[in-house]
Order: sequence, then structure tokens, then C-alpha cells
Amino acid sequence: MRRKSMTSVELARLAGVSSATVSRAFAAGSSMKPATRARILALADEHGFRPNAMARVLNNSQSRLVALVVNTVANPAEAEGLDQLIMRLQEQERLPLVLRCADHEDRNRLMRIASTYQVDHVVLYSDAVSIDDAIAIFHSAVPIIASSEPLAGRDVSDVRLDARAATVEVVSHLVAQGRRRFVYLCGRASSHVDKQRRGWFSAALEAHGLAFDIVEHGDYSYDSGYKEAALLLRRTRPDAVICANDLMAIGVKDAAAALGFAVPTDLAIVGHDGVALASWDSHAITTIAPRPGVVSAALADIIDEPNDAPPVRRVIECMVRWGRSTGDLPRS
Amino acid sequence: MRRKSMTSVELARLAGVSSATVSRAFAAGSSMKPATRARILALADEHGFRPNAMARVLNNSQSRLVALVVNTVANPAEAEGLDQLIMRLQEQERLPLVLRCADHEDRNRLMRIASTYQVDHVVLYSDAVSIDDAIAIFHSAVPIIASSEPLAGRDVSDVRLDARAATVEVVSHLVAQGRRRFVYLCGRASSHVDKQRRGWFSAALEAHGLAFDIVEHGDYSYDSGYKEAALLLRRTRPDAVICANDLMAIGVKDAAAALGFAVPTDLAIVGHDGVALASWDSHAITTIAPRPGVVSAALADIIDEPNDAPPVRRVIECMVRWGRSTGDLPRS
DNA sequence: CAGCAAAATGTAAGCGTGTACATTCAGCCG
DNA sequence: CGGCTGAATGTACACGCTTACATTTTGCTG
Repeated sequence: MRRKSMTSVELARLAGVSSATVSRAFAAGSSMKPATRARILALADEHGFRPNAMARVLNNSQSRLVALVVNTVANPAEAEGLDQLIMRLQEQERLPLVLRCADHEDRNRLMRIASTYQVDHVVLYSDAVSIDDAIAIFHSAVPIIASSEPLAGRDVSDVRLDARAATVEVVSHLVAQGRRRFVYLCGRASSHVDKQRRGWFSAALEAHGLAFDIVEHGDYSYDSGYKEAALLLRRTRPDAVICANDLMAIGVKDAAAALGFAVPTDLAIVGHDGVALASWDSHAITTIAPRPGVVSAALADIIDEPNDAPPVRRVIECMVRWGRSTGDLPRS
Repeated sequence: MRRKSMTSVELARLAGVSSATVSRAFAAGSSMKPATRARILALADEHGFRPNAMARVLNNSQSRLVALVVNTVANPAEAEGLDQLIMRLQEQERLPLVLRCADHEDRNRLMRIASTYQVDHVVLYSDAVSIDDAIAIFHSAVPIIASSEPLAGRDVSDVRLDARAATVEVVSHLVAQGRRRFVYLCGRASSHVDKQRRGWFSAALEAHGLAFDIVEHGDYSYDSGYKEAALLLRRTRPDAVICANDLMAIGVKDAAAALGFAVPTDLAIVGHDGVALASWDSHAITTIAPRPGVVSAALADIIDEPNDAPPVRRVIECMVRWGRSTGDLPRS
């Protein structure tokens, strides 16, 4: 087994042409007699010949590989977006190289290894690595598309979310229900996305002359939502919790149920990200998120742009997806 | 931007050595003066030099790339295992190339593209593609590690599950509770994994002289579990449903709740795969699954074996993870 | 049918490494 | 100090493809 596969020179000999012609037969744009191309492709098919991508990359520098830097694939919020993105990339004949950075002692080592494979693009999907580290390691050789940190003039494209309006919408609804004791549950307090969400929430509350508590010990997991809510509900008595993501929101909901708090009567719960399971019957969490697939589409579009195009900055508006966790739907 | 990166020849000139020496400095096993190696590595670090993997692969045929063929990354059952596997591969200095095959008009096109990149191994993680297609496309060049179809003497390693004992355990428990009207809800009736699970279930029931109904319209999604359960509960009146996976089991649970059936009193529910969310408070589904991480560890071990090693067949025993969906825990 | 332009194909030089083989070098013994 | 040995390094080619440039073929026009 592991038999060496055929090379373009061998195929060329079989077809009675030169290896250059074989190469051209596989290059879409090059001009050649259709009959010759057809003959070569048929022969290639027959003998199972496929051009070696390594050799191709070696002299074009177009690997069609995209490094996707994520925290973990296990978290639905990342996984669902990633799934869409991978699908799009594959439609572009690109292949994703997944760098899973959570729990990884040295994320930079991982990026260094990946950079070795001449990836055309890097998508910093999670905020697990710093943009500056990424720039240093891929030494500006490949466009980096971030969706987290602020960019401050760095030569990098990005796609980010705007949930200002959606947050105002949710908060107004909750205030109209008479809720006054708000809490924000962080995922990772130092994360930029987290800070933004907190900021929008804070602004929306201030418009009503209200303040809020912050719980900083979350980690985006169901368990941390559950644990923090259990502590919180025994101590202060909030009547609305906004969570940095949906998983924690569900944890909060389960903790509330276990402690005998009624949702949404006693406690309203809001999540972020709009993962599929948030709208399952048993959860029905109100969540703030972009329309599904929009972020991945934007990322894929940017990637498909010519390499010398200037960096792109896209902002995507979030929506509210109402669930039962915030009580009756607003009029509208 | 996109400045061309340094080559080993340029670095060699800077270090006053030949490119061969640079190459040796990066190869772990090769004998050379420690001082020279240190000097070269320091210089490489300083100038951001990293050997080009494409060029390396071109003459060793050791890409350290692994193609992971999956259905979708969005499904927690696949995603959680995948996450573990990717982590392991990264520890081995390997990089995963993810082929997402669901919804993809032509999965074989995708595999053909991937085969171009000289992947060292292929893991057929989902049963979305046929082993024979995979063998044909990667033309026996790379070991294929399947976890689905039966192999029938094909020259391929595999890891598969054995849930016979676990299924007997669950079924005995349910029968002891007096349940008699069993239903099995398929994910994809034609899938081998599905057939196996059905078979174990059938055998376990037969041991008690019982038979069961099959619902073949599931598709592994929450929604399909919900829909089929809604139909089922109105028609026949099962008192136990075994589902091909956990997501459908949760769908069944939610449908039962919506229709006023009490779980587990009126209806017991069992899932497969042991996804994390199955044991959340709001679900607490009893599920049949291997110990977390064992499958990925086995796959990673097989991949790390020398390439000329004979195919490996590993069978992994499943356990029951009890939840509230099957009533009181059995004695034990 | 000569003559010429355009299309098709061939030639050969890389792309950046690894490695077999050749060479040099350092150290040791007689 | 010559000669020998093993370690360290250099030389040069191969890996499989793309591509600029050279050459041949084709198709037309006068």
C-alpha cells in the first residue's frame, strides 16, 4: 500500500505531450486545444492522477489554505459559526486548517506550525490569541481577519458585531415590565467582545437612569452560568440577568429553576450569540445575535477578495431573538 | 505587505553556512555541532525564518496533515469528539484539515481536493462518505480510519463502539419498571451505526420476550426528535423511546412536555453519544456512550503509529450515563 | 501557395527543502 | 608529525509542478 502516485511527467508521456501541457490542462484560464485538454483530463481520471498541491504552492504561493484560529470546536457558539464558514470556504475551493487554541499551553507554537504551511489567510475566530502575536508570527504575510479586538489602524480586515440597538430594545422591554435590579454575567472579563456587550448594556440602562451589578467569574460554560447564578440568587435578588453568551444563560435558567425562582416572572434572562439550542422548547432564551450565517458570509467574502485589496471593516447589526425567558413578547 | 519570507539559502548565507546545515539545524535527530545549531536557530528566530512545509513535504512525503471527514461541525455529538481529536493531533504536531461533508453536493470533489494536499491520514469521522469512495480517491495512499461502516477485510484501521452490554443494562432497568411499549427512533436508517444501535436494542428486548416499533424518519436533529415524538405520542402510546442520539432524545422530551406527558413517569427516554448538554439539569437524559475522550485518544494513537504498521481494529465499550429521563437510578 | 499572425505546445529554469555522497576538519595514536 | 577515524559541513540533485520564453503548428489572406 501507500503506492506512489503518478506525476505530471508520467501522465505527459502517456498522453504524448509535455508536462507543461498537462499543467495547462489543469489550469482553468490557459489557452489550449480543447481536444488535447479533454484527452489529458480523461487520461488523468483513468489513472487517478491529481496534481500535487505542494508542488503547485511551491511556485505560486497560492495555497488555498485558510487557518481558522478558534478556542474550541465543542462550544456551540463557535461551532455553529465555524460550520457555516467552513462550508463557504469549501465552496471557494479552499480548505480550512483548524487551530484549536483553548487549553493549549502555547498557542503561538501552534500558529508558528500553521504559518509553515503557507496559509493564504488567517481568521482569528476566537479571542484566544492576540492580534499582535498573530501578525508577528504570520509576519504580515497573510491577511488576518479578526472578529474580536479593536484594530487601531493595524493593516487587517475585520468583521465585528453591533448590538447597541438590540440591547436597547431588550432593556427597554425589561424596564417596561418593571424590572430594576439588573446583573451582567461576564464570559471572560478581559475579552474585548465581553467589554463591548457590557458597554452596550450599561449604556442602555443608563438611558433609564439605572445601574447594574457585574459578575466577573463566568467562563462561557453552562456550568459557570449555573454556579454564578446559584450564588447570585441567594445573595442579591436580581430580577434580570444579561449573560455574555447563551450557554451561561441556560445555566442561569437551570439554577433559577433549581432554587425555585420562576423564569421569567421572578427573573428575566438574556443571552448572546443565538445558538440553535437557545430556542429549543426547554430553554427558549431571549438572545441577541446577528442573523445566522451573516458573519460567516462576510468573512468568506473578505477572504475571496483579491489579496492586494485594502483591509475591509464590516460591522454587522445584531437582532433580538425573543424567547420566553423575558416574558411576553413586546408589542411590535 | 505580503512580503516574501526568507529562505533557508538566505539564512545560510547570513550564518555563513550551507543551506544543508540550516536544514539539519531544524531536523531534530541530525548530528551537528551544538554551537552551530544554536547560532542558526537564533538567527532564524531573529529574522523570522521558518522552513517552508510545502518544500519539505515535496521531498519527504510527510505532510503531517490529517483530513478529518465530518458531516457538520455544528452538531455537538460530532463537535465534541472532533474537538478532542484535534487537540490530540496538535499535540503530535499534526494539523487537521476539516472536510465538512453535509449539504455538500459532491463530497467526493471535496475529498479529491484534500487528497491533493498529500494528507498523511484520513479519518472518516462521520458516515457521510463511503469507505470505498474514500479508498478510491486517496487511492490507498493514506491510512483511513473509519468509525462507521463494517470493513470486510479492507486494508483500513478502525475504531468502533460496542454498546451491547450498556443497552442490556438500560433495557433491563426499563422493563423492571414495568415498561412494555418500546420505540426506537432512527437517525438515518441506512447508517451502519444506526443499524448497530437498533440491533443491540432489539437483542436486549428479545431477551425479555418483547418487540418494538421503529420510527425511521429521524435525522439526528432536535427538530426531528420533536416532530416524530409529537406524531408518535398522539398515535401509539409508547412508554419508552430509545433515540439514535441525544439531540433527538431532547426533542422527544420537549415534545412530551408540550403534550402533557410526564417524563419519566409516562415516558422514559434514552439517548446515545453522551453529549455534554444531555446532562444539563433541564435535560438530564440517560445516554449510552463511551467514556469521554476515549475514542479520540484511540484515533490519535492509531494515527501516531508508524505508517507501515498493519491496520488496527479497536472496539470501545460504551457505558450508561444515567439521567432522570429513565426514572430512579438502578440499585448498584 | 507563400507569408504571416495567432494559437498550441515544448523547453528549461526555478520554487525551497532534504539527503546521499563527497569533502573537510579535529583529535588521537604510534 | 603522518595517518587514520569519526564528526561536521558542503555539494548537488531530486521532489512535482508552473511559467517565461522559444518553437512549432494552424488558419488565413493575398
